[in-house]
Amino acid sequence: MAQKAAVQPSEETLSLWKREQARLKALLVDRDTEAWQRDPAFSGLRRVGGVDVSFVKGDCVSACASLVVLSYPELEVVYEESRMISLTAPYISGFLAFREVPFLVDAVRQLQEKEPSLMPQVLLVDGNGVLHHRGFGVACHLGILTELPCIGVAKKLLQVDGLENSAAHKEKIRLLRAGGDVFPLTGSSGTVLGMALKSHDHSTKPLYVSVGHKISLEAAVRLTRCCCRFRVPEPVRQADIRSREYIRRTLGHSGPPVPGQERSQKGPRPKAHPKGGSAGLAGEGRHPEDLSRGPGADPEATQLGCWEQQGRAWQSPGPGHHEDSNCRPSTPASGW
DNA sequence: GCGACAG
DNA sequence: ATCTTGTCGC
Repeated sequence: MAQKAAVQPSEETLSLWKREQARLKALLVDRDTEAWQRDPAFSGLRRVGGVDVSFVKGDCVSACASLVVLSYPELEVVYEESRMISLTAPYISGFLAFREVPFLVDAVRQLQEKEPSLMPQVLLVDGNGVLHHRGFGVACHLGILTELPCIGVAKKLLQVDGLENSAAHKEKIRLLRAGGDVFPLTGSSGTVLGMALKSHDHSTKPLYVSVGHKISLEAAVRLTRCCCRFRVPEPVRQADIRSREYIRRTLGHSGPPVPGQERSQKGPRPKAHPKGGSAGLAGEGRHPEDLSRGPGADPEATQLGCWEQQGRAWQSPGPGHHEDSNCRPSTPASGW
């Protein structure tokens, strides 16, 4: 088995990746392109997609990629596609897309072939958009390759362009009052790269929302907020839940025969905080739906293992598409 | 050597 | 990302 994912890319590869990001970044559209994005109630929006990749514990190549589509505004899952994959690139901060995006593009392509009528009108991506080292995170990358509006939703602040998880930053978080409250993430360059969003009244940690593609930051934040039943927006949360469950059901038994399955108490464990912010509990009744998908066998077990070979667009991102330029979002909440 | 490090 | 148990709260 090609366990390429463990190998660190050479400097040459990283250079190529950077050039690829720069090339695709030129095609990025960071404003609203769809009518529903401008509507206060998102009228016209019916399907919101979410993607995520979950990993197998002791394995650095096996993972499960999921794409879900939820109805809007009901937020009910109307489509799910989960599939085992073999990762070929390692995780490197700033290059997440080269690890996950090829599989997510595959999932979108499969949906297009199987149920084109369920194609989402926007995708929420687990990770950043323009809030990125070179302004081109995984949400931008996926947006460009699929031509779909995308929103980056990260759970931790990526410290770039002067942004840091400093005491001052934590203080701003502390000042967020109710769900929907936000504050801008302004890089030292003066550009607003994204917004920290308190997605739920009782969530302590904010979400870091940024533009992926074909949507304005204002609409991205507003929609993310509208998709939150819990801290993490439903589309991403469902993709996460289902990808993990797929792994558990697929190889949960013959799983990782890794050593050290001994239970031991190592390291400090936080005692229960009397006033902790537990905003992610989900009693959530999951239906024992038939996830009878194909076997775990991967069609192309013959991974050529060449990173450079991935990332090809499956649709030629041609020019065109412009709506209007007079964007006048009627200042929503505090912060802008 | 030290700190950072989306997922 | 993943492991890990209980606990507090609606």
